[in-house]
Amino acid sequence: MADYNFFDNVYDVARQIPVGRVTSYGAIANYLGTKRSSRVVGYAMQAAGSAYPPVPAHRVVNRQGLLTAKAHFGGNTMQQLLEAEGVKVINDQIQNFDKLFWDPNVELAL
DNA sequence: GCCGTGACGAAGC
DNA sequence: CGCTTCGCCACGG
Repeated sequence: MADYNFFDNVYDVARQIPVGRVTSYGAIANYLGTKRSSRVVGYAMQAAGSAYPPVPAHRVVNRQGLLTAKAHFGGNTMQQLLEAEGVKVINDQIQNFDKLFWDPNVELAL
């Protein structure tokens, strides 16, 4: 069987996030069938920086639409990237998060 | 090889 | 209504 690890699976889903859209760690975990492993998804994102093709980790935020990962990007890099894609971010909070929310369980389910 | 920690999330108290 | 605890998995010390 394939050597697909949780990380690889996370990367695969994250790379399918359309531009201008965002998703949550829990959503990815849920899509993988391990919604309780949302922490591992975040951990995977940490390693995503060494993954190739690069993973748009800046499009992955927490359930609140809060840029919790921006601290790991360094400064406001994450917000810059999101705004460059048309995502409004105020005070580390994504605006219209529920509209921009890209749920793999829904988008990839069909 | 055990313990602590982490980009989360939901449930419990 | 807000803080605490548990779950999950991987990795560093």
